Amino acid sequence: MSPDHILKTEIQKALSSLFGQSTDQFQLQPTNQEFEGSHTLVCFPLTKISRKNPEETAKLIGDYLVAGSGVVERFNVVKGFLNLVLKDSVWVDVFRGIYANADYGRLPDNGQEVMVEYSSPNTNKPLHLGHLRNNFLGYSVAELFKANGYKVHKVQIINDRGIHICKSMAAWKLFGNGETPENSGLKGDHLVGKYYVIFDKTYKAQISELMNNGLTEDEAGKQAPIMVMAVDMLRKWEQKDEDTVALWKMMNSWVYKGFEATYARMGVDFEKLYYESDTYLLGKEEVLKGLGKDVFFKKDDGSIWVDLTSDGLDQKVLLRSDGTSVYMTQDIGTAILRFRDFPKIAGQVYTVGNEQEYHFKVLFLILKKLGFEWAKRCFHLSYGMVDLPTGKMKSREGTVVDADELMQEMVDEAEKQTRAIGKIGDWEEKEAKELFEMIGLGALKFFLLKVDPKKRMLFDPNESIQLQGFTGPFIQYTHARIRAIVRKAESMDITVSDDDLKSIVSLEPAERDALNQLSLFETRLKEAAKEYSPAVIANYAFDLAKEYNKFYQNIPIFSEADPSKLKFRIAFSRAVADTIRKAMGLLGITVPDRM
RNA sequence: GGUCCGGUAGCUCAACUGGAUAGAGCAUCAGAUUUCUAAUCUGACGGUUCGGGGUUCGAUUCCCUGCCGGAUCACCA
Repeated sequence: MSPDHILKTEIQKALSSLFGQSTDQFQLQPTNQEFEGSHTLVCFPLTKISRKNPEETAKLIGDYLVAGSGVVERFNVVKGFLNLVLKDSVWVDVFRGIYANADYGRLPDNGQEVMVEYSSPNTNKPLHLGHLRNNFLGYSVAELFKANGYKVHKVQIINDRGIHICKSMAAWKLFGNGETPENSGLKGDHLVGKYYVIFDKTYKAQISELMNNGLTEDEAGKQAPIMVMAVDMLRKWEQKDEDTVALWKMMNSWVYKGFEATYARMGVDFEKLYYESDTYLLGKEEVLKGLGKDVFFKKDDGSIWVDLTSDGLDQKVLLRSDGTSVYMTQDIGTAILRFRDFPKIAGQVYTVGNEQEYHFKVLFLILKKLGFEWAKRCFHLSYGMVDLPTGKMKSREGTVVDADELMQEMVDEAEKQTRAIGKIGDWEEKEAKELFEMIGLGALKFFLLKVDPKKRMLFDPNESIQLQGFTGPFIQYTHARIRAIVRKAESMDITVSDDDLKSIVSLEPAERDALNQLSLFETRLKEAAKEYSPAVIANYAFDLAKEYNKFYQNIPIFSEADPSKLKFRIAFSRAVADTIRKAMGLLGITVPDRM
């Protein structure tokens, strides 16, 4: 039972007893630091039922709670704000509940299922910084839903088909000389990406050459030999030409192997992969069905459209005049297929950048028009672009930061800084490597997740590797220090029972603050899922670590003479460490026992 | 041009959906402490919340208007 919950019940009792009517329309918020108390009741809205001014209303409720509720120690009123000080016994009881509950921070199964899509890369180049935000975000939101009692299905759609991969294929055929990941030592996705870049360079050179020969830019773009080749490959692929399909399969398999390694290091996983090459025909069928039901219309050239002007949007093409499908068509098919594969899911979450907001608005609207009632339970988890201090970062421009390289740099930096501090001199090499990995990736993940997903954010490589402040490593370090305390207690054979905790009658202010923070975990957890925002959890973890550090600074645990207090503080430390570990786990971050 | 986001301390971000004197981290300056892991803690400094109107007990938050930045409006994905 959380303190919030207890107080709300008591306040409702007070209201009906004092004013003859109750309401749940009141705000209970954290008390500002400058005032005494942990919870504040905002009394302005209550003047309607109290028919007194805010101060009097607050005082009446305060007096009632002190006299009758048994949970409020004292109170103060500032303007219309009623600041409540809870009895220490309440905090102790709250803590006993948390300590006894191994599942604290994991809400009971609610019987619902949800699907989360994330990552969904193209197969012509390696993952970059933007993908990192996508993957960490998607993974974390999936974990948040799990902790809120949902069964979660993590999936992605792999855009394995289309002109982009044909470009890499064409360049490899022309300039590859049989290069493979095995004989070059290059990671598969990087190898294919290399040829995508070669394509681009060659293409540009050919265009300018053709333009020098008098062609317009448009003509040159279409006639450039390497582009002609790529388009031809796409056509052949759709006709299932044996050689083309074989080349496509080979190069895709290189990419998949490369992606697997990247995902493994990121610590993300998927239950099921959807491939565009398997699903793109399905969308086409559904569009044709919709044409029969008058949802869509056909133009004279044979192309098929949907008219969304009555919904304030434009017309949108769904099948080209040559009968081939576009991006939207495929997404229609994939969505339908997923609800067929997982009929019990309550909804679907698409983790995709905010440049595609219009696309998803249209997609969900079309699905609704096609009569799928689940369309309203599809949600676009939209996130902002990641900028670099030097300028914008976008895959079309040359300034991409490669995901594999960045992760390695973070781990290298973690190693450099950790070795410089010199606490791991006697560690096994293997253990040390694991630690650098935890810190490097923890820093990266925390930095990308601490910002509201909707917002565009700045990734500053220099700042991100700072191991102080609002960072993952700061929290990891706090955890390691707490674990040291717990280890020491274990070596002293100190055990804690519920009776030990029960005997505590008073708390230090620093304990109360940290305990208050600890008790907020499940509230934050619900908020985070509701808002699809791991940032809520990142902030929570940071606040908890900070509060514990204050406690740690002020209270010398092992010089405590009173054995029950000593035990309480050890139990408390253990609970904080556990909660930090759980909260960070929701962000996909592991925390070390020592560092 | 239409639509949708965003604009908060020098910098990076918060502000529980309308609540108190707008908070953290970094940076800067001053201090504590050398332990239960100092990768810590305590202070100080820092604000016309882009400008201007409106709504009410009360606005960073809601409405109108102007300015700035971004995204999007393809028979690309």
